[in-house]
Amino acid sequence: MIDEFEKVISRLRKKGYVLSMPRMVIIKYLLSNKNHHTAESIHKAISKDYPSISVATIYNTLKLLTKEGFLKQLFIEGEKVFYDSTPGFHSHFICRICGKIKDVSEKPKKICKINGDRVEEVYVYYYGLCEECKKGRKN
Amino acid sequence: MIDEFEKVISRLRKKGYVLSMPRMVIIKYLLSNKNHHTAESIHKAISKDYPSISVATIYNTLKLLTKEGFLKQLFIEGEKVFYDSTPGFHSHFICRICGKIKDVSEKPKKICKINGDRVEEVYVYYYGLCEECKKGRKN
DNA sequence: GTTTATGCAAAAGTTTTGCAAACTA
DNA sequence: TAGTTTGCAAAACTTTTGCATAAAC
Repeated sequence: MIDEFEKVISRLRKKGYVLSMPRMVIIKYLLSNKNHHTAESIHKAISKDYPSISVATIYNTLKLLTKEGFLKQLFIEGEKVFYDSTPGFHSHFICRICGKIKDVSEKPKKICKINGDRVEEVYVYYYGLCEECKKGRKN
Repeated sequence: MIDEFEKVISRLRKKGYVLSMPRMVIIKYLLSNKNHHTAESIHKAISKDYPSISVATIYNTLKLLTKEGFLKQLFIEGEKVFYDSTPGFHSHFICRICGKIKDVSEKPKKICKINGDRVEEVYVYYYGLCEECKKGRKN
């Protein structure tokens, strides 16, 4: 089984991207934290070990990884952009109280055309009240 | 058939909101332009007839109308927040080339619970290439 | 007359940009 | 060495906020 990190960097190498240190650090971070991140949360986390990393580099690399299909951007109510590093089609549940984002596994919609328009990607967002908040726990 | 404007203002009145002039103007604008607006596009459009309107008022009123269920916010790739004044459940198709947003009529999903979390709203976004862009037209 | 909303301008917050210096291949 | 990328700081944008003034009830 091919290592995921190898897969990513071989793809980037193939495309001619420089395999710089900041990029490697960010990729490793994302691969070992399959979650929903913001540029800020990534910057904060990586800054602990590598204080010299800049926000601009975070944004540049996230854009690159999104373009190459390794990340997906999530656009969510009242929030900044989230980056999803979990591969494969899935939807998201967002709790309106605590803001938590949960993955929802779901069969990919096989729609490819709507009224003549070609559909390439489908995003489904469920908004509501999560179990924990309903029970009155703080989180 | 009850006039839509009447419906909105009677609801606002009932809730104790002041039926101010700027609010009436914004509501009338939204009712006669059932589309996908941004705060900026609304401000720009209304400013033509009422140059004294302020952005703060636009935002306040949009927030109010969203809270009262007359508008829905759309969170879309690389863009500011859009406000949808078309009532009833529907999804959206967004062209990645021209940015156009098209309504997609669809049966409302009747999901009310996922893994213990209570779902209150579902948003579906289809991203792709619209017919017009595929044909190579500029729009 | 009291309460609530408006308009202005400044602030806040996220993301982008420009450019010299540093790094990669 | 040639070509990218980085880091910094400033800029660009959208949205929010605070407060005196004005409008609505």
